[in-house]
Amino acid sequence: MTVEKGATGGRSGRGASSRGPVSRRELAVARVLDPARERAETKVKAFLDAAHELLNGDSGEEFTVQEVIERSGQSLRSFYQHFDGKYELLLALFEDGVNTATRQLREAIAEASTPIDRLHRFAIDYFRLCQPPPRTRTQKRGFAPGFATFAQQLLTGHPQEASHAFVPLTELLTELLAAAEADGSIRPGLEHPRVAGVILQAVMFNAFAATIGGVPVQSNSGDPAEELWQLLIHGIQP
Amino acid sequence: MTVEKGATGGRSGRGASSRGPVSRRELAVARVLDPARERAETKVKAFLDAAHELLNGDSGEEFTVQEVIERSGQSLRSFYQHFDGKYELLLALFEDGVNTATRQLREAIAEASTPIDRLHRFAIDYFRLCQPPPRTRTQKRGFAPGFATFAQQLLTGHPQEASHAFVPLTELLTELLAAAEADGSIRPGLEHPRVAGVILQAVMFNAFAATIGGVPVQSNSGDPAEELWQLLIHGIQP
DNA sequence: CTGCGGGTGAGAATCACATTATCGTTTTCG
DNA sequence: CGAAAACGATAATGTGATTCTCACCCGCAG
Repeated sequence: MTVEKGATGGRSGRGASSRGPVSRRELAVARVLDPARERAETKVKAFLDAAHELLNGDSGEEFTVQEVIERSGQSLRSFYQHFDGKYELLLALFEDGVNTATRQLREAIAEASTPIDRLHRFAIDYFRLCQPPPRTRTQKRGFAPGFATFAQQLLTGHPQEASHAFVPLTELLTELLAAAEADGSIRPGLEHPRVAGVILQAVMFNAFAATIGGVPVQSNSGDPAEELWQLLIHGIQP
Repeated sequence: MTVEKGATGGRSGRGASSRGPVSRRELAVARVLDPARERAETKVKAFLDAAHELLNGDSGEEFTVQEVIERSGQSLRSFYQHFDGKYELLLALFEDGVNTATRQLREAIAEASTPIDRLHRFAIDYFRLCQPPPRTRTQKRGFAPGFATFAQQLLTGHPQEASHAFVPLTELLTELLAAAEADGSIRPGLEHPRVAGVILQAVMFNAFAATIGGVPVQSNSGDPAEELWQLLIHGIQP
């Protein structure tokens, strides 16, 4: 029962024991626990991978538990052994997505030199990540289309879990905002965490969905991400 | 089959025949059609009312088709006679909500005198409308909690229908933006429809959901609506 | 009057999914 | 080794939405 929650992501490397147990007693415990953990993580990974493939797979939309177990070669029994239900699977998937995205964004912003440039880079790349992959192979594993719905459900229905899942992203963005403020390139006195939330939300849903204001032939100036960014920094005033 | 789509709202008065048929033939047709139409609209209204009550009713969340027909005193058969399915019902409900909201917002902004004030008023009041009613009676019929999810599904899954449903709101806001631009109180050269979409989206989801960036004790400066508005006009730059 | 067709109510039937339960079998661990 | 846990396969249950069946009622053309 406790396994599922703890195993929601196998991300931080496989070496759960790598951070050195302190006593022989703990070592012994670890020796017996680790194989079990490893097995569990393998299975969990199988499920997550299968689900992930299904999400940006053919239909590009939702998936059933059946499909997941078929594609993963595991059994239904096993699935419910590891996850409290479909919801938990989605949550785990989502966490993974957020973590991956955060990592990629950290890389991306490393290329920029000034705080404001890093903010800019963050916004633009985050927008891209949130956009449904343009129908090519080897997609970079951003959020998939199905995630939009889930993210929304999470935000409206479980604010607790939602903000928790977003922590990596908000932390990163909050850092960037703080740096920019210290640098004098953004207005002081903003509540960075809150502003970070607003920005993330705005960018994400703008990328996910076609904007509410119709879907013209995107004829104009072009890059929607850039436009949104301009709006975010300058506001609508002159 | 065509009835449902056309009857999604009984708003524009009941007098469908008031615009005078031209020939006796048409009159005859109307004589037989009108009662039918009237009956249909009555029924549709019954369903919509029931659904609406359920939405901000006790549980405040989702509802089943069963519940709708029980509360409306109609039959399941009849339900599917008038609506293509639950989805259509939700859509109709949503359209109604948008229309009502638009009407209320028009009233609200009438109290402001300058274009920029009207924009401000719009943003603030729209935010309020989108917020789940604070547990009091006589709520003003904004969007209910369940709408958040639906709005999102609509936006991500059916951009077409979504932007159509939002038309009244985007039109209003676009007008306001244009007026403000003409007035010189906002930056020129913005694509108003698109900006309107962004604003609506940002405000709506910020009001609907707790913001991504945690839910602190909202201790700070206070009014979240006002804060968001400040962010929208000034951006994050100094 | 009379029977016919469309709209209707009541409810059973069907479908799609998620979630649980059952039952041998295998693996693991003390 | 023997009990406990995990597993696979598969059937069962439960909840909703959607569809189907049957009988009825009502206006009207013959």
